Amino acid sequence: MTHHAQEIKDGFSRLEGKEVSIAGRAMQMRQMGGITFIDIQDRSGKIQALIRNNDLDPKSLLVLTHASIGDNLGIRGMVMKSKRGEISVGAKEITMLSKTLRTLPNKWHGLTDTEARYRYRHLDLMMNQEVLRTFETRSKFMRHVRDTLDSRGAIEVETPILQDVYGGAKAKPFTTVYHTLDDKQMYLRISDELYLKRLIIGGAERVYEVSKDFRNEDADTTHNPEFTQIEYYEAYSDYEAFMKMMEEMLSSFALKTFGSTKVEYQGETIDFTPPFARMYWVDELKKMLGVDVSKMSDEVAARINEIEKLGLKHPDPYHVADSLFDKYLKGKTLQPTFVLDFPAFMCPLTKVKRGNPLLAERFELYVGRMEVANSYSELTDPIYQRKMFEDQERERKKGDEEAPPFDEDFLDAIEYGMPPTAGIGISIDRPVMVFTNQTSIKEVILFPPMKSLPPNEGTGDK
RNA sequence: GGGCCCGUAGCUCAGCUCGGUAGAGCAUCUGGCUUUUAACCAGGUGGUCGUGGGUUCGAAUCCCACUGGGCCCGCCA
Repeated sequence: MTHHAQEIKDGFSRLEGKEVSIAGRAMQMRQMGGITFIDIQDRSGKIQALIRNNDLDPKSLLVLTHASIGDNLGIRGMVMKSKRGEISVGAKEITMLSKTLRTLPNKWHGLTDTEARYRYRHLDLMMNQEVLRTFETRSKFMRHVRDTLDSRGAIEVETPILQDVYGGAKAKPFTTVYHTLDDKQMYLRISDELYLKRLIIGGAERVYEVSKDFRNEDADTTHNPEFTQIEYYEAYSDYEAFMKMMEEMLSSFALKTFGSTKVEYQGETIDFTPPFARMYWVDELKKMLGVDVSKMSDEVAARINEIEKLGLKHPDPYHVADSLFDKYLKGKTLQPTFVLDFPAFMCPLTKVKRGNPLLAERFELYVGRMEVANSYSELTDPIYQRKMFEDQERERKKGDEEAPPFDEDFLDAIEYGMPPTAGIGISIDRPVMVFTNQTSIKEVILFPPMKSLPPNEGTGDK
């Protein structure tokens, strides 16, 4: 194979009359006796092969008579135009590269059934090439985030996915059993935070990990139980530095990939031109509702749950504050927005704000009304950290099954002294949704989880 | 967990209201056609109608349960 379809189309003036060989899947075939037109699709797109029986050697002729839509074919021939002006490869030789045993979906309507598209992603990719483009963009975005972090001198590391104590976020974990370790109960990580911080304590200074994390909760259009984020920790830095980093990272990606810092998303324009908006949400809520969520008692929180009809199972200050944000402010975050300065009690791993100990130095970046990054100046004080773990443990005993467990090993590590550090978790799935104009996270995950089908219900084409 | 919608040929769909032998287009196979663009013309093959139960002389169609999917809500960094 010497050329992709798109290269031949783009370089036609240069390639006309030259011999090329292409390879790909036959997507359409128009046979008119002594001449056949086959649309060959490779990963770049489609190009027409123009095949005159008279031009073929006997072996190629045999291949042609047995060819059908769905076969992988190799075509060698001259770049030319058909009478109707379509750029084509005038075949001299045809090779059967692989024969399909099944029939492809309808050439006109394609494969549109959402379930079938996710279950049989190979068919989806064949029939809907824009899906391939979506995942190319995903790949570019991950590459871009890595490049950004590499350019800051960070090293990429890998930490355990199977953990015996999980932490770093609030979520229900998946559990599993390690048989050769006395059937010990293990957890799939919900975040890599506590391991990466150990590396900072050890002196690594700048580390990141591309991390699949697992949270045992329902899927919806913005949540998948298995999702990807990149966590990055930088010593001698703070959350202000990371706001600048995110502005630069996202705007340069949009510019590089789409030629503009403005991106169309679902009929609206999202503008990544720095600086991004800043929303001091505790202040906003105070102005709007007269409530200071940074100092709510349990009683006040419970009363607000009633008055605001939040309907929370655990109407504690954490969940009430979170819910008020969702109800009143989340809708205003279409444009890239730093939502910042959280109540300190919501942030058990975060340093308190300089000048206001009720608040924490933390921001969440929202784009398209979705949280796409979460960052803070890390809590480095082992004594305060121990107290926060104790608080979490109390919440846990009160019935909040998402409150993370006490982690004595981590406390032991941080007691050696941790430099001031900024940390961030950059969601991959959600920004990719924005950059590929998708409204469901399943469109940016190649194999979203599906319930199992009863036996014998494949694409069985008998 | 709650609500609404959906599941018929490999794919895209009609048939269901009002029960009476399972349909179309594409794909596939056979024949014709040497510049087509969803090529065209003629003929053929292809179905546990998501699964199970009920009503009925008779169920793709009516009823119940289950199952899988989508959307919305709840939960969810």
